[in-house]
Amino acid sequence: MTAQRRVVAEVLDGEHVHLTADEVHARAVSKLPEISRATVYNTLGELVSLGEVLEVATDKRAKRYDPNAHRPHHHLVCAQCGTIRDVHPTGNPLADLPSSERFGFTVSDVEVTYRGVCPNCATV
Amino acid sequence: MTAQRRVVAEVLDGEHVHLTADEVHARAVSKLPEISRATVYNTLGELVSLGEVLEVATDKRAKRYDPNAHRPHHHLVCAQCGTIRDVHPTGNPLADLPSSERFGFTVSDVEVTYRGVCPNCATV
DNA sequence: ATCCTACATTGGACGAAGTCCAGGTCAACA
DNA sequence: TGTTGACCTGGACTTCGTCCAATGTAGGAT
Repeated sequence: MTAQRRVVAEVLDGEHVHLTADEVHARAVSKLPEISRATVYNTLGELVSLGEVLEVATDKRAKRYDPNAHRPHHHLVCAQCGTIRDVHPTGNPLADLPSSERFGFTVSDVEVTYRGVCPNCATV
Repeated sequence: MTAQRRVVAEVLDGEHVHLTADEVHARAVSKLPEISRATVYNTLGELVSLGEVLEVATDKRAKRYDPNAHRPHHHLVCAQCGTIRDVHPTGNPLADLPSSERFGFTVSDVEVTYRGVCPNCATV
């Protein structure tokens, strides 16, 4: 555990946190000015392989990193401003996929993304 | 309707078709050698705004384009080779999101991505 | 049939996001 | 102290996508 990794882990902390790699880097720099982009990418990659952090690809641009990996959840995204909230729907989408629709796949995971307009953008 | 647009539309035809923009371009070139990347991107963008084609962001790399836009469906992705199948789960995930979990959003759409290993990769 | 005009297309430059690599630094341990 | 190995750095590079000025063309007007 080095200073760089600690800083990245600190930046990624809390609920409803979904930063891009560049945002993580920007915040890390403000705590540890000489940290490099490559290190941030490496550390994020390691956190993802360790299962500590999730990669989220809700928008088509940059990947986002979600530290709330241990509590299963899905995402609600504002189509206008891109805000992301963690949500916990009822029901189990895995059970909704009959084996006739599995094409022989071993299905291990589901990711649900709700899209809509957030209250803030709705009033504009 | 120009020759270029017709070619792009022809390339994007069928079920379980999920090409990247570059793949669309490559196939379009084989039918119309002088077609440019910019035109393919423009045409894809127009098809998406017209609602004829869906953008899919299942993998973190390039966007993919799904011509099967009129029949609502979700996706099953192989974590190893990236193969994508269209699937039609039972149930309605929109109904599974209680209003207490909507944070004031006006939710209009859901996208479900199942992940697993396809039969082909499983035998390797 | 010809001309005009608006729109489509082209190709290349540009930008954003991410990866890779060679070299430097640091901590631990013998 | 010297060696070792892991880590970090900065910059070059790749990939995917967008933008733009110049050119071509489809299809209505004459």
